[in-house]
Amino acid sequence: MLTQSEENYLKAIYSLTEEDSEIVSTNMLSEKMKTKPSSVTDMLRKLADKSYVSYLKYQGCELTDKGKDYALQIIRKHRLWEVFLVDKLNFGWEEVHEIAEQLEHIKSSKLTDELDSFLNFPKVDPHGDPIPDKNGNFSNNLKTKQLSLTNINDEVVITGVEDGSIEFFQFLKHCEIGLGTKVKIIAKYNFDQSVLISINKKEIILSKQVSQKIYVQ
Amino acid sequence: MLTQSEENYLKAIYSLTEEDSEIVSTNMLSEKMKTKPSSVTDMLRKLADKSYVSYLKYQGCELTDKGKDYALQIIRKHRLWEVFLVDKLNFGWEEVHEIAEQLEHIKSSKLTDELDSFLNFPKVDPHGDPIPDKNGNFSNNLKTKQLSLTNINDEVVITGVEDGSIEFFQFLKHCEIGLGTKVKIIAKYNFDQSVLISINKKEIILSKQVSQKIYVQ
DNA sequence: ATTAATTTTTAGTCTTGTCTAAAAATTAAT
DNA sequence: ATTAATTTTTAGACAAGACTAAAAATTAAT
Ligand SMILES: [Mn+2]
Ligand SMILES: [Mn+2]
Ligand SMILES: [Mn+2]
Ligand SMILES: [Mn+2]
Repeated sequence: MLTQSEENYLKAIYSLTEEDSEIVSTNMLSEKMKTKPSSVTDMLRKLADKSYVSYLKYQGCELTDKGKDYALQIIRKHRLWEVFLVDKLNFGWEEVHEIAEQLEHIKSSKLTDELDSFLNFPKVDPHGDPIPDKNGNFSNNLKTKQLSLTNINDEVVITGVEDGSIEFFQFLKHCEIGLGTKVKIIAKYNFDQSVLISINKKEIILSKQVSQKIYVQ
Repeated sequence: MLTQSEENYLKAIYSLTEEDSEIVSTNMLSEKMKTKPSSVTDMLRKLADKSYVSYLKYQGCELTDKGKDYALQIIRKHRLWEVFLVDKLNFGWEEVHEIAEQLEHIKSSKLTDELDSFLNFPKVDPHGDPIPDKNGNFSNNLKTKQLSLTNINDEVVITGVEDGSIEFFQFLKHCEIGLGTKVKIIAKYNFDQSVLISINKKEIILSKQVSQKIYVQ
């Protein structure tokens, strides 16, 4: 059994591997974890000792199979709890991440599996992210195409958003953007890479930063 | 916001106050928390600094109003989660305590209140213990009369059991003892203070230790 | 190929929560 | 009222997880 801190590092390494490169550097981790690089070094040595990561001084780290499995179980719990909060306890999708950060560390595989069953084995969380099953397998990520990469006149459905800051979610709410929302791309402005879209017959301009955090299909 | 450890100390002080005396000694706490007395002293100083307990060297400690409120919120969460696990996730009452010990530390009052509402504002947890409301108020404890204090020919209903070890719960399960179970006292044996009772037409002898941990009305 | 900039690691410190061993205070027993 | 036993506190240490500052290794730039 790992500590919460160790679990958070594993999760961070996993998500950096997905977003970026195969191999994760100390600085990348330090930024993600909001700790200093020296703290990361300490932790990596510890996780390497316990064989959750492979780590060579100055060369960065990588999750072992054991580490990846562990990370996926944390992610599974995180996302299941997010579904629980939204579906059963009337939370908005903007409120759940913070609480799931706490709940993901509860240790009981029976709890996780019963929760999964209670929620009818959901495939995605409230932000469109896939939920790994008991064995760490999950269906293909629907969050592959960013809204920023669509073309004029495309008509798309929103399949996911970046799971993060409250301010961003409040903005989305104001724009009436949610999972399943239909959107048409009206125009793209090259000078700042913003896009003009129409939602529910209203037209809105989204900045590049925003359109990169929204996924469509 | 307090740490998990601080919260556990507050809870321990609260329950010792209920079981035993107004004032809680260092040794009592040390035994309850399974830490050494010297660790307790350290923690008491810290909690006193933050004004959750009043504490005088060598004189023991007592929760302040602030400390009592805080403890009741932890207890509220603990018991609500126990109800959730039993009512919604198919857990047995013997399995939930350990997990609730983790869940009680999740920090979100909205979560607690939504959970309360989702569970239809239960008044007691799976062991018959009362659940404090948002403001820390709870209805009178039904766990007042121990089975060991009943008389021959009494017909009583089980309203609670001590919430603790797994082995004890397994024994209860084997005896078909649960909340609401009707029991008749057939005989009492003074030499070892065991009692002979009938449950569902079966007769069982319960030791003194057991009959003191079962509450009836 | 050196030098400069960046990244990463080491060394040492701090806080939290625990421990052991020894000292001090309190309580119980003669 | 002393002495003895018990309880509680102090003093000092340790592990986890963070930090700062300095050293070492790597990478980039001349
Ligand atoms: Mn999240
Ligand atoms: Mn999510
Ligand atoms: Mn319990
Ligand atoms: Mn209980």
